Amino acid sequence: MDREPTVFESRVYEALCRVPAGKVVTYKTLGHAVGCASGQAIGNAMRRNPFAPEVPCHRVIPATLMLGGFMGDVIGEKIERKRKLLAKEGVKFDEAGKLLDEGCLLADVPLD
DNA sequence: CACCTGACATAAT
DNA sequence: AATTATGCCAGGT
Repeated sequence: MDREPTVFESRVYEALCRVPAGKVVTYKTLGHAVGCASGQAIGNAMRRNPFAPEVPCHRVIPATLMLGGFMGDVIGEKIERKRKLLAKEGVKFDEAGKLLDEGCLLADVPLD
């Protein structure tokens, strides 16, 4: 189902683009950056459309520091790809899908 | 316009 | 510590 991003989504993507490679943020942090108190809405925005690496949605993980989801799935090959992508950027996860280097986690989304 | 869904978070059991 | 319930927020039907 193709549709263009809504204003809210665009806002989220914009904030997301401020996350440098090799770093990750939680849905909550990202939500805080866009003034949204619900990570669920953020997750929705991610899940909707622009998944693929065009927007670094793979740099967003739940507060549990697990892999979370990717490309509309919470488990599967997509997630494996996400893990590899992040590993390539310097963010390593263990087999349980848990973030190893918490130093890669941004406490806040930097401004431009 | 009302109800349901969802890649979340937090509190309570 | 694990599971369940409640709160959040925007999108879809």
